Amino acid sequence: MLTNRPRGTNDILPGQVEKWQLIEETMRCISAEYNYQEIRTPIFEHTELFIRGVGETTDIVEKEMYTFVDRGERSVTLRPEGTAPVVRSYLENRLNSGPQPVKLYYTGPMFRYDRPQSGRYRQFHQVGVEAFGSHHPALDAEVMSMAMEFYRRIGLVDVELHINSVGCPECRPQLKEKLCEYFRPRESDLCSNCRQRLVKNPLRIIDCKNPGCQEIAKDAPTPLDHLCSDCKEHFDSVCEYLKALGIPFVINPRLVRGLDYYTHTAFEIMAKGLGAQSSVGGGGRYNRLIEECGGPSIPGIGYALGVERIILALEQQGVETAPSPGPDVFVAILTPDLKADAFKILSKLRKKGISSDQDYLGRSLKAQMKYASKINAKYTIIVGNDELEREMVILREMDTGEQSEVPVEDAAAKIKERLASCTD
RNA sequence: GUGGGUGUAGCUCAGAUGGUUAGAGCGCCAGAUUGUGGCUCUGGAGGCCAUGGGUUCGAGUCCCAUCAUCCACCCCA
Repeated sequence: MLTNRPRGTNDILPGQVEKWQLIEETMRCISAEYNYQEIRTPIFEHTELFIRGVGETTDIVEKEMYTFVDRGERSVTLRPEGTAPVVRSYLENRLNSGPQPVKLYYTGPMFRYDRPQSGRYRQFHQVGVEAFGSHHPALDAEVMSMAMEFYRRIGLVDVELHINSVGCPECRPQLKEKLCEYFRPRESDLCSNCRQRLVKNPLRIIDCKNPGCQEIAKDAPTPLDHLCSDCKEHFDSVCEYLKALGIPFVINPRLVRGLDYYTHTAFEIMAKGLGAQSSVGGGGRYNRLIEECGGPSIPGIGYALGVERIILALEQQGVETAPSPGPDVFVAILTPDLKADAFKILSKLRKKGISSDQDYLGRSLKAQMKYASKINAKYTIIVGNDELEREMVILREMDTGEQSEVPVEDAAAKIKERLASCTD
């Protein structure tokens, strides 16, 4: 127990963490280019926020939340997704009273009490954006193009952007009615899940993965066929912008996302070779959410990309990230009495910005050399009694084995010089 | 929440039909005479065989339970 991580969580170790850093850096970089600013919200929120925000009938709220009561008898929940907290923060901090739109990005852990499997964990990580305050379809296109640009830059190929429109409060009631009309006569052939959906959220039936339900739903009405004129215009316009930007996409009229707050645009990005959990990101427009959370009627749109799944997909595709390099210099000593002198040299190197290390196990010179080689040190400085008396040390290049005596004073400068020349 | 697979050294795995002190490769540490790594050789450390019950004269091996892990369903990232 003591040495086991909690179920569905992961340690990200050296060797793996470089991929995470690359993803986070890329997010920062792209966000700057698209003019999104970072926001950091708490990792837990009042439970009520997610119930209201994500929707009472969603799987997330019904069975996946990490909820507990704190010492003050408040019910709090580890955030299962990023949108509701950002909306809360936007309202609480009155960001709606500044210039609009407000464009924000975030990275961080999310928590869902699911049964773990490939690409699915109880603590997982997302990078995402939210943009508030504009209805403009160009913003939908911007958000999607940003997500696609992210995959491109990270080196992930074979990703497909699926888009759909799930309508708005104007046209959705009619659609729901049509769906009920269509499905009710065949209710007994639907899976038990879908029979419940018929009452709670008929829209989701057309997205059911059950083969039986798929067969029945084949000819069911889709949102796309029943959009009101505003929704239709918006959707067409989004498609136009995507085409103008040269972003390939497929219209998937059956795409219905599991979060209740989406209106108009919904999208999902799939990667090949990922097994069952093939979605590496998704998002959509949520024009009612802010109001639902107690704010004014302000539209929003956003996406979230799954870091673990992106890494899985990258590995699947054989994309390699550079491993973290070893230190520039290892300072070895011939005899233990030279430790203090060597330590001084080491300290000077570090102050000059040269990454360096030394032995902490009292090893022989031979063992120190072996260690230096294993940790991939580029150079070794060997401190010997004879040389030190003449204020000299040996500088050895590990790749070639070439070595020469250099004055202690010049060691740092010499190393800097050589490091600079070999990176060109 | 449901179903299936798997749990032996830090890692990858051997350990027929139950039978003495549980093995290999890699990794780790040390050595191979004078103050120098990568190759080679030698030695060493490291296992309550996931945990708890049972069957048996005897269990790493058979049975049950628990836990963990992997995969799939549901759903999502």
